[in-house]
Amino acid sequence: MSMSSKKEKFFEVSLKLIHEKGYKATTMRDIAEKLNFKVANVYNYIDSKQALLESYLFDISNEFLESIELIIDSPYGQEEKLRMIISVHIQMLSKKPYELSLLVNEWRNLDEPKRGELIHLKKKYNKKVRDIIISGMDQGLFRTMDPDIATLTFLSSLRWLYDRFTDDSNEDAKANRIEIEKQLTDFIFLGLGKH
Amino acid sequence: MSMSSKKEKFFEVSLKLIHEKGYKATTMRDIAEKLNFKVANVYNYIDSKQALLESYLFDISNEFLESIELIIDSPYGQEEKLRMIISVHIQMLSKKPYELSLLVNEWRNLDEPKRGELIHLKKKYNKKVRDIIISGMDQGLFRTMDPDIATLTFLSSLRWLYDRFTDDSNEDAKANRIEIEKQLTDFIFLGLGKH
DNA sequence: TCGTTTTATGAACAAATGTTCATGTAATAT
DNA sequence: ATATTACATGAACATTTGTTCATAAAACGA
Repeated sequence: MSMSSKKEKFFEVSLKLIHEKGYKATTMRDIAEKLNFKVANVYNYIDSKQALLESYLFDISNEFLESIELIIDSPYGQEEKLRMIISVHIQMLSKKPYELSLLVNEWRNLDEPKRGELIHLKKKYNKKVRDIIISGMDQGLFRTMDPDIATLTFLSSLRWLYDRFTDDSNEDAKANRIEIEKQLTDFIFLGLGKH
Repeated sequence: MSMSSKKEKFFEVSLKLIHEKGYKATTMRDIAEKLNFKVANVYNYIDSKQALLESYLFDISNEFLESIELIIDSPYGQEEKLRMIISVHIQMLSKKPYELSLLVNEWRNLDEPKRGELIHLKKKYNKKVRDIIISGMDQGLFRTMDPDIATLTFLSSLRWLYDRFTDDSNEDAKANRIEIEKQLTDFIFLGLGKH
């Protein structure tokens, strides 16, 4: 317990630092200082700076992939599946906002070959969303439009949210989760227009 | 002409490098190497690395602000204004995709006080978009919903596009500008759903 | 042609950074 | 109480990086 909570603290503090300063701008000395010990000790917690970034990014990526596979294998319709994807995003954002932020902003800082691997995971995820959208269009559930644009706009419209959940001053975000989810879902399915 | 084209080349190469490697990861030596000269010579083109980033970010930010002010002062309705904002974004993306990419990804690397100034400009822009949306809701032109979520989702849905326009392999993006604009506009006003 | 501006270089710098290592202390388990 | 594991430190390192400076070609306008 004491051991695990020290390691947990380490990963938590590092994560927030990287989120707020960026990976390259965060030094091992920054991390040590925030934890009130000296640089050398950082290496009792993690092998290297690169390994630290990797662990955050691949953990969260795999979580996303696992959850979308569950959704795909579910018996629901395509619209319901998209709604579930939105829902999962919001849940993730409320549970792991900083990891999400890194996934959006810091994947470029991975060295090869890990960078390539992560890009592969991202594409895999996108493709799964795309399949659902195409399927929904074919079944006449969604408006017919360019599926790539639909997919990327759909995903992009979820991408500002980590701002809300990483902002400590915005404590109501987690409370408003349900409301945010509803608003976002309506935006995506109904659009801004009145009809 | 020869002089200006050398300076232009310098800014163009630096911009692309920073876009592709990130600001922190791009060294003055990287830039020099790409231009086939040595580091010291970089300082005949720009005062500092920080000044380089500043020039890109503030130029493009001010362009955005100027254009939205023109739109706001125009005699068109709120829906038409939003359409014009989308249109301006696409135009910018096709003309200055790399600058846009920096504005999205690298503003965090500005030192204070420039960082604060840029955040201020961003907020100013967001607020103007928000005003249009609120106004449109009040006039019954748009669906009634949380204006902050509407604004941020609206802007976020435009934010993936620089991928398309910075990707050299995707040469048709510039050709398809009109089509992309239509698809995006429909997504934003009509949503994914069929009605 | 001469003077000025533009473009370029080599050398050097101080500071910052990721990492290693030998060693020490605190905590825990047996 | 002792052996083992977890946590911590100081010192040192090789590189990398932004920047400066004195100086030299090259290009150009007069």
